[in-house]
Amino acid sequence: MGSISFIRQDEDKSHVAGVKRGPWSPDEDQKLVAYIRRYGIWNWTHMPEAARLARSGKSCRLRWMNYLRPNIKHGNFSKEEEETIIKHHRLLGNRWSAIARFLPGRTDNEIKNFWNTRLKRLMRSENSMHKPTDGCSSEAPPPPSSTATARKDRPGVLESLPQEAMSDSSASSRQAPEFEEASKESTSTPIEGTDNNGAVDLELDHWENATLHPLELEYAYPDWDIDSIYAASYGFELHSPQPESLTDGFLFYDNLWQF
DNA sequence: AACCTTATCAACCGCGGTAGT
DNA sequence: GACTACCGCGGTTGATAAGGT
Repeated sequence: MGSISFIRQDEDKSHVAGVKRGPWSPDEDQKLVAYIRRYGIWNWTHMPEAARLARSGKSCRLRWMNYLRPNIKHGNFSKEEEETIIKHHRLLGNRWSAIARFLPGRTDNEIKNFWNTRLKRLMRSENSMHKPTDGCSSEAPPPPSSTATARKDRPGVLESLPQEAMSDSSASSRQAPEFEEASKESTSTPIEGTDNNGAVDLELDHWENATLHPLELEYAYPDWDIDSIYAASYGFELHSPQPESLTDGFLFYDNLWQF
């Protein structure tokens, strides 16, 4: 691919000489914002060069997504936001980008930091207050997902969760700006369908199409596992019994999978 | 005031998923 | 089907601010 194929495009080029790392200067911010305002997001890899920024595409993307993007909320989390994070973390685990969709203006990174620095500690102290002193485990069980591990190793399970909460659309950013709007409009988001793996394909902005919001079900039926909750919210029936292979080796899912 | 510890958060890193060829 | 390019995600790191001694 032309002159830049010398380095694998996939690789993080931050190790390459001439690529700046570390905190962004106001000047760099301004350059990035000005460029995106003018040309939109078309390709993070090539954008830094076009915008005359000595940064990797990854770095630019991160800066834009977590800081420069319009409508980003900074500052303290409100009580409501805090509760939302806790609620959704119970259901979704460490899937920060999915949780972030329930908190407009907040980034996954910010939520993750907030959780790791404050909420986690808060939950731990609350747990230790309520925990019987049996002296067994000193740690609360990990949240019901270890992100990639969960997704990778529980095929078909997490895929049955609403896909909007699972993935972000990267398509628009792969296209030249002039195609972005058109593609957004043309992307019909099926409420139900299957992907190549046969997993249920649901889109996030169809929460409103669910019969009941998963959180409502979760509160109504605290003993239900996560799949039942999401399936029921869409009126699906779970194909049970669940395959054994799905539970093998994933201790922190075990309690969730008890019927 | 100086030093140490802890908390916070922006940024980096590596990996997996997906689309295109 | 294999390979490449790209994007996005979650875990981790590092700088620094804040608080404590």
